[in-house]
Amino acid sequence: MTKQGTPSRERIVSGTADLISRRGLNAASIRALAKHANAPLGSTYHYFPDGKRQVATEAVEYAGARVAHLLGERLEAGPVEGLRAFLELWRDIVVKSDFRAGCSVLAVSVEEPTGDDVPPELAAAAAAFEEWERLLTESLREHGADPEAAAELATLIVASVEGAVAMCRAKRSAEPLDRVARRLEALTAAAG
Amino acid sequence: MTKQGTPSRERIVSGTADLISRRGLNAASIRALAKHANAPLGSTYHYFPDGKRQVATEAVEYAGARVAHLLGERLEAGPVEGLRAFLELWRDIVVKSDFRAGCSVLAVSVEEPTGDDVPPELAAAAAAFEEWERLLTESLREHGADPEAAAELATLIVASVEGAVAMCRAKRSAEPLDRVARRLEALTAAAG
DNA sequence: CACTGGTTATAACACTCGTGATAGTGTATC
DNA sequence: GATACACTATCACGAGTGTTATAACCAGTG
Repeated sequence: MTKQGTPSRERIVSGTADLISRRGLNAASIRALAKHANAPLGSTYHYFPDGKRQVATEAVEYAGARVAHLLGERLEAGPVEGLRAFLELWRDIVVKSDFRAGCSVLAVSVEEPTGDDVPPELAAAAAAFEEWERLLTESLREHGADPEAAAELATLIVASVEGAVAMCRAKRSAEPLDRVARRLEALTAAAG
Repeated sequence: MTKQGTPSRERIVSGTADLISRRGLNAASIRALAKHANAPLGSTYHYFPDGKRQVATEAVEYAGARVAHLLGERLEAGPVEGLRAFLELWRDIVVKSDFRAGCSVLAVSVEEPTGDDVPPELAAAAAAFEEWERLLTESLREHGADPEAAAELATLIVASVEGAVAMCRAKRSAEPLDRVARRLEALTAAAG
């Protein structure tokens, strides 16, 4: 009952996902997180006693689940339709933020694990990638694609879209995503 | 006087590229940069009077040029050979660092421009991406690929490899890169 | 020898960081 | 009204940030 009753908590999580997607994890301070979510700093440690790491982990899980939900829904209309929704989702985020926001899952993936073992937020990122790939793979297979080719194409889709999001931000242009989109649509249509 | 341009300076640049590829730009402090390059902190500001931003920009330019050089060389043996070199390069970096290092150009691309205009290190990242794409596009066209399809495939290659590098780090596995490699090789061979 | 100029060492500035401790607020139930 | 408890405000700590200033080194040249 923590989540539904307290909008603050959810605002912090979704706001954190957004801020991480913009600045990266290490550059997003807890104070900035709270301000970005219109939540008091004290609440952060109240809802997330384990501190920044916990907020970050939940934010990555949240972002991953959100994308997975939309992707899963749209894949019901076929792989090509799902791919289009996936592409459109990221294009909107990048363009509407004036190339300032991106993917929080990706942002977390490009920062070194400080210690010896895998930090939880990185594990959450890996899980998000795997879930997206799984959804795409299954949809492709259901529509007649070769099982192994389906898995490879799914990975290619996720990797190229994530990479294209970063390229769009660097170039301040949506062209990389658009180019990747055309190529991926052809591949997906041919595989289905 | 061992080399052109003092060795300290060059060590700082290449060391910075490596550290940025691991931690991201914002999380790589100037003190850590100096220590990582076995250079004194004072030298950093001596060689780079404009501070961290200048070091970062030169590091991204350096990393971009290094990859471009190797890619250009290997593309002389054809697009497929160039692609293989590109893939192998990143796979080596990721695996040999135990999934701790990645691509500094990508790392810089996922951090928000603080002010209103484009910071120089981000412009350097965009330039690096464009150079890699240009090399691939030209090689593909020279080997008989349709001009527009060549440009799209080049973008797809760069984007998916960059994305796969990040996915490999999150999953602590080289599989994403390997899967992407198989798919891209088939596409490149078919286009040439 | 002194002197010069490129390099490095040290200290300090004004911040921000993540995180705790403590006290205060509000509201809801008894 | 009073008591309990979820939430928030405030302050403090030690450490780390980018950067500048100033002093010390240490080569080579006159």
